[in-house]
Amino acid sequence: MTPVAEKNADRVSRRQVDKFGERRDQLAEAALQTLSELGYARTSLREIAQNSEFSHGVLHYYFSDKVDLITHCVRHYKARCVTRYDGVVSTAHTPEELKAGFGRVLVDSLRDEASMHRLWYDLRSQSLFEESFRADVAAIDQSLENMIWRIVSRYAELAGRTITIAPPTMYAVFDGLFQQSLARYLSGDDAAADALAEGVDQILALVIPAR
Amino acid sequence: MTPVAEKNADRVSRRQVDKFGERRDQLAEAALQTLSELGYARTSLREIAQNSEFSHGVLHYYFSDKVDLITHCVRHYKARCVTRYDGVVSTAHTPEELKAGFGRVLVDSLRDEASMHRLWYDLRSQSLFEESFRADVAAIDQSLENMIWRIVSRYAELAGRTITIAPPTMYAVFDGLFQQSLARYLSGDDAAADALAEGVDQILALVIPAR
DNA sequence: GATTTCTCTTGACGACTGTCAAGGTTTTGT
DNA sequence: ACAAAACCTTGACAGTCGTCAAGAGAAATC
Repeated sequence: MTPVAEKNADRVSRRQVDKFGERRDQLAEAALQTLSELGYARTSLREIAQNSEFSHGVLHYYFSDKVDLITHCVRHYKARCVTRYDGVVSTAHTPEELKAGFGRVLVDSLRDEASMHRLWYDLRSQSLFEESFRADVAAIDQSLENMIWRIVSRYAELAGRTITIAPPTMYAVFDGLFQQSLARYLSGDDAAADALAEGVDQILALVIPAR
Repeated sequence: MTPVAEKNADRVSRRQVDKFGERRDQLAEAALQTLSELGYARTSLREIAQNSEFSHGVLHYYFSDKVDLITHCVRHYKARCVTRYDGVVSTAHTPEELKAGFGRVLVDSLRDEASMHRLWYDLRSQSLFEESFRADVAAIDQSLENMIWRIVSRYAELAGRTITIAPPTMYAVFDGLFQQSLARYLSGDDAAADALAEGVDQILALVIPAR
C-alpha cells in the first residue's frame, strides 16, 4: 500500500503521522536546497535524493509525484519566510527605527538567502505556465503582500501619516525593487545591497512623504 | 561542414548571409512561440521544430546548440519589444497625454502579449541560475530601464518637475507593478488591466508629485 | 520471539532529451 | 547541363527523466 494514497485520518497512530510528516519535511528541505542551487528546470528527483541521505525511490513513497513534492516544498518554504519581519514591526517604536530594521532584514536576507529568493522567483514564473502551482504561489504572494502592508502601514502609523497606495501596488513596488537587487547581487555587483537599502529609503520617502 | 561553426565573414555571397540569418530568425520566431506557450523548462528542440515547417535536425544546422538558440531568441525578442513606447513619447505634448498613452500601451501589451511577457520573466529567472543567459538578459533589462526612464523623465519635463528617484529604482517599480498585473491577468482576473492602469497613475502621481 | 506493518533500496520500464552523422534534395555557380 | 555548394530529413546514439514494482531491511505489535 502506498502511504501517499491513503488519507492521514486512516493512520491509527498519531506518532506515525508525525514521523511521516517529518520525513516529508526533511525531504522537502533537501528538495528546496537542490532547487535553489539548480533551478526548477534542471532539478531532477535523483538529484534531490542525492542531496538527502536516501535513495531516489523514497521520494515516490512520500510523495505521489513530482508536482506533489514541489507543491509541498512551496508550502514548506512559505512557513519559513513569511514571519521574517514580524519582530521588527513589533519592536520598533519610531518610524526611523522601523525603516532601519526593515532595510536591515531585507539586506541580510538578500545576502544570506539569495539562492532561496531566486528559487522563489523561478517558481513564481513557473506558476505562470503550470496551472498546478498557481494557487500555492498566489497564496504565498498574498501573505508577502500582507507582510509588506503590515510594515508600511505601521510605518505610516508611527509617522502619523496616511497612505494613498493600495496594498497590491505597494507590494509590487517593493517586490520589483528586491528582485532587481537580487539580480544585481547574484551577478556579483557588490553595491547591490547598498542600492537596495537606498531604494527602500527612496520609496518609503515617496509613499510616506514629509509633511 | 557545419555552417554554425564557420564565421559569417567566410561566407562569400552577401545573399547567402542574408538567407542564413533570415532562416535563423524564422526558427527563433518558432522557438519564441513555443517557449511562450510551454515555458523554458518544458520546451524541447523537437517541440520547437514542430512549431516550424522544418524537422528537428535543422535546428542543429542553424544553431550550435540549445543555448545558442535560446540566446538568439532572447536577442531577437529584444529587438521587437524595446521600441514599443517610443511613439508615445515623441508624439505626446502634455503630461496627461503621455501618461494616458503610456498606460494604454502597457495595458494593450499586457492583454495582447501576455504569453511573451511571461516568457520574459521566465528567462530572466533562468538567468539567475544559468550564467550563459545572464549577459543578454541584463542587456535587455538595461534597455527596458532606459525606455522607462525616457518616458518618466519626459513626463517630468512636460510637467515641469524634477525626479528624485534613480533610473534603476524607477524601472524596478514599474517592472514589479507590471509583473504582478501579468500574474493576475493570466490567472483570469479581469480587473488586472484596470488595476495596472490605476497603479501607473498612483505611481506617477508619487514620483512626480503635484506642485 | 514471531509476525505484521512500515520504511527504504534496487533495478528496471518506456518515454523523452540534446546531439550528430549519413545521405537525399534543392539551389547556386559556371 | 553539369558540378558544387547549401539545405534539409531521417534515423540513430547515449543519457536522463519520472515512475513504479519487487523485495530487503527495520520497527512495531502482539
